[in-house]
Amino acid sequence: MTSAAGKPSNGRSSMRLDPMEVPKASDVLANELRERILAGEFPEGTVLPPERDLVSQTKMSRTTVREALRILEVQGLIKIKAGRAGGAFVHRPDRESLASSLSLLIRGRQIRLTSLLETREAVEPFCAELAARNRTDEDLAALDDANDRIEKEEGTLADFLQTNVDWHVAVATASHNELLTGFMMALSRAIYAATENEGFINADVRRTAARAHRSITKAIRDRDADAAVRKMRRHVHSYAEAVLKVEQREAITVPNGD
Amino acid sequence: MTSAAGKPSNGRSSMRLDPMEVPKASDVLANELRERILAGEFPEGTVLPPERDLVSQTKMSRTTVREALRILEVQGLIKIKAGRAGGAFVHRPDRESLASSLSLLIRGRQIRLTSLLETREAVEPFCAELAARNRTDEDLAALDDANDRIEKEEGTLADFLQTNVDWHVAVATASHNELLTGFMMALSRAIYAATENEGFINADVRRTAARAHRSITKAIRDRDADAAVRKMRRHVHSYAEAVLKVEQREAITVPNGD
DNA sequence: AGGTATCTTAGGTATGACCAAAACATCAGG
DNA sequence: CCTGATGTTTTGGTCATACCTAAGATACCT
Repeated sequence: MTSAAGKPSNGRSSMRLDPMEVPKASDVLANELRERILAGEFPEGTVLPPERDLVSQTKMSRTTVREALRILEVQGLIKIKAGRAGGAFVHRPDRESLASSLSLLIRGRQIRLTSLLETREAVEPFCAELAARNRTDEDLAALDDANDRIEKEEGTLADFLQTNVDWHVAVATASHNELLTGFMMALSRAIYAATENEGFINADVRRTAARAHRSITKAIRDRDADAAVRKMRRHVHSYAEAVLKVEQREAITVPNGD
Repeated sequence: MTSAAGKPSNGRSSMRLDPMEVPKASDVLANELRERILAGEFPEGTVLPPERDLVSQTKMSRTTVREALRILEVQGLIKIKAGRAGGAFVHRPDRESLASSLSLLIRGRQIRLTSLLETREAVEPFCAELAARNRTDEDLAALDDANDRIEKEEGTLADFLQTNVDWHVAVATASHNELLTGFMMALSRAIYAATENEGFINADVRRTAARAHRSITKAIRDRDADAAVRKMRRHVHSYAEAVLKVEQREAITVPNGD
């Protein structure tokens, strides 16, 4: 392979050029628009020029312009609406896009539930700590609300799981760290989805969870960061262990395939 | 607003229809393909049918098919190559997509460096704990390598930061939890970018970091999970504090415009 | 055999036409 | 004057076709 850079033996110029990137036109446009949006040139809610205007401005074809816009839409930077007052509305990326990206990673990589729970064990106690420090009264109200709802034992499994997620997200929100909140929302949703078909959630589990939530909520209310961390750690850890047990049990059971 | 559901008083049928969603054709296709890919119908590396085939199969226009493919590409599910042996290559989403999505969130929401560091304080000690438990010899080798490189004090700021990131990512990798690793890679990269222009990284900071890394690496080597957590917590916390101090100092200093 | 021109397959871009959604303008009837 | 039905206009969504470009495959010529 030493001849890779050999210069031509004929009379041609031996000028060397690195392999050049020929980006696609739509990517170029998308990058340009993305930078401008992120730079704040278009405040949230404003609309980009109509496609046909972009066409005449950029001298690109409408196909290309549309592809660029589609890219930005997938990335959560704009939302496109049809109709007269429609257009490409600038929209700062929210946790939604992070969550969906995470969801893809999880499904695509077949990440196991135990990994999700492990990750939650890393993130959530810290959330609780910050929440105890930074919570506002509204945060508390959200927590209490979720607590109230979760203690109504009627309700389907889906109801329980949703309320459960609500509470956990409320804790994250109370931390007033947007990034951490984003992680937790994405994680919670994924755990929800992965737990949906697990059979280990009985009335007992629900009661235990409700009790733990109350207790942690109290710590957050009292701004007792230490207690919040400790209790949250125990809560998520015991939950993880419960799941693990079921998984192991099911690993022994012969899977009733379909 | 009570008249919203009023039935027509003329002879027309009063059949009620809920507001219907009219998804875009390209989204429909994209969803379909995404599900199939995630379901494993196309193993990694295989190529989807050529665009023109998809057109004839789906009876959609090429524009639509291409938009759908573009969506999947942005989501990291396929990689499109031009040329004869080209096509849409199936590609399981990796941490890359998560990282870029996170990066958008951070830039778009103007998430501050302190939030990033806070989040790291949540995630990384746990990484260290898992690493101490699950590390293999290759993991150790990677850590040692990063350590060696970071101790060569020559090198630009960028070199230092990159090596720093390498080490932290190596710790995450050693945890053998793909999700956690993904988080840390994304986070590290963001912190790198946000730190690049900060002036507080001097030789002293570098030495301190190198020492801490060595020490934590030893704990991981010895499979001493407790020590790994403790030391990592201290390390990232003190780093965060150092940054905070600089930020506060600079908040007092009059910003030198532009 | 070795290099070069050409073929062929696939994606990338450009046009132009037309469809569909949604706000807005208009006008008839109570 | 209000109401409601009916265009009208703006803007995105889709389609069809043609042509350009990348790049592996192949034949061909020396």
